[in-house]
Amino acid sequence: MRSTGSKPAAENARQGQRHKADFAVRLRAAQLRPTQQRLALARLLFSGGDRHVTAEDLHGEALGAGARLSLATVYNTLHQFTQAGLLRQVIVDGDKIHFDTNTGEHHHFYVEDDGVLIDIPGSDVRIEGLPKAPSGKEIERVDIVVRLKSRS
Amino acid sequence: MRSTGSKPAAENARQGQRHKADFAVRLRAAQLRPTQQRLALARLLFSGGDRHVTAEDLHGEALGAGARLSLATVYNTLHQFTQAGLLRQVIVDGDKIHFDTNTGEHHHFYVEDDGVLIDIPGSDVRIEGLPKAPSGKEIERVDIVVRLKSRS
DNA sequence: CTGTGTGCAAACTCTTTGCATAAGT
DNA sequence: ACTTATGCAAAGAGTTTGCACACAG
Repeated sequence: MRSTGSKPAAENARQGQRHKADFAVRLRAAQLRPTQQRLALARLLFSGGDRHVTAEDLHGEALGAGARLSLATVYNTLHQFTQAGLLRQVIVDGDKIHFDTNTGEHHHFYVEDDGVLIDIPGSDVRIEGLPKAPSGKEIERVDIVVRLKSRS
Repeated sequence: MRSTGSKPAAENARQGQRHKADFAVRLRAAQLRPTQQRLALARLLFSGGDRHVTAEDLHGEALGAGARLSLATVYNTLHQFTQAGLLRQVIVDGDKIHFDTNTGEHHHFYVEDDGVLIDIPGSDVRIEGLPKAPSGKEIERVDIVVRLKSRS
C-alpha cells in the first residue's frame, strides 16, 4: 500500500469545516441526502483508515458515539453505501455480512476464532492459472479468503 | 429395508450390493451409523461426480427419490459428514451454506445470478505473493471465489 | 435390549419490509 | 410544501435445538 489516493494531512488540516462538508458532498454525489444518520455513519466509517464492520458493530458504535438511529437504518444505509460504491461486502461466514470500507482490489485474512478480517493488499498477490469464465459469463471479481486459526 | 436379521460382513463382499455396502463402510469409518437416512443422502451425494448442494436442495432431492426424512436431519447429516471430512462447506453468499462433495484442494466459480457453483481444480491455480499468517495464527485454508455475472 | 438417530416444531439469528412519523430541501 | 428517510415492530429466510419416539446393533 503506497500512495494510493491518500490525502496529505495538510489538505485535511487546511479547513476544519471541510470534513463534515466532505461527507455531505460525498453522499450527495451518490444521490443520498446527507441526513444526520447517514452522516454519523459515514463519519464512523470513513474518518479513519480502512475498516471492516458488521451492521450490529456499527450500530453499537453509532449509539455509543451519541447518534440516535435504528439497526434497520444501519442496514439500509450500509446497502445504500455499498450500492453507491463507497463500501463493499465481504462474505466469509454464513452468519454475518461484513462491510469493508476498502473498495479497491484486495483480499482478506479471516480469523475464524473471533471473526476478524484483515486486509491483504491486492497489489501483492498474483493468481495464475485461473480458467477463463464460462461462455456467456464474465468475471466480476476474484475474492481470496485466507482462513486462519490460532496455532496451538 | 430388506433383511431384518443380522447382516454378516459377508454381505459386503456380495457383488450386487457392493455399492450400498461401500457407503455403509464409509459411514462406519466415520463413526456414523449407517441409518436409512444417512445412506440415502450418501447415495445422492457420492454416487455421481462432485456435487454442490444446499440443505434444501438435498432434502428435496431425497424426498423426490422416495426417502423419508426431515430437513433437520439433512442439516444434521450434512454437518456430520462435514465433520467427518466427507464434505466441505463453501461460503459464497450470506444466504445459504453450500456443501461440496469435493474435499480436495480446489476453488470455485460462483454464478451470482442463479447461485450455481463450479469447481476450479486446485492444481491449475497458483497464488503468489500472499503474506504469511500473522504470528500465533496459521493458515487453515485458502479459498478463491471467482464471481461471475452474465454478460450483457 | 440399549443407545443413538430421527422427526417435529419451536426457537434463534441475521436481515428485510411496510407503514406512519420525522426530517431534509 | 413536497419528497425522501427513519423507526419500529413484525415478517422472513436459513439454521439450530430439545425432547419423545423409532430404529440399528
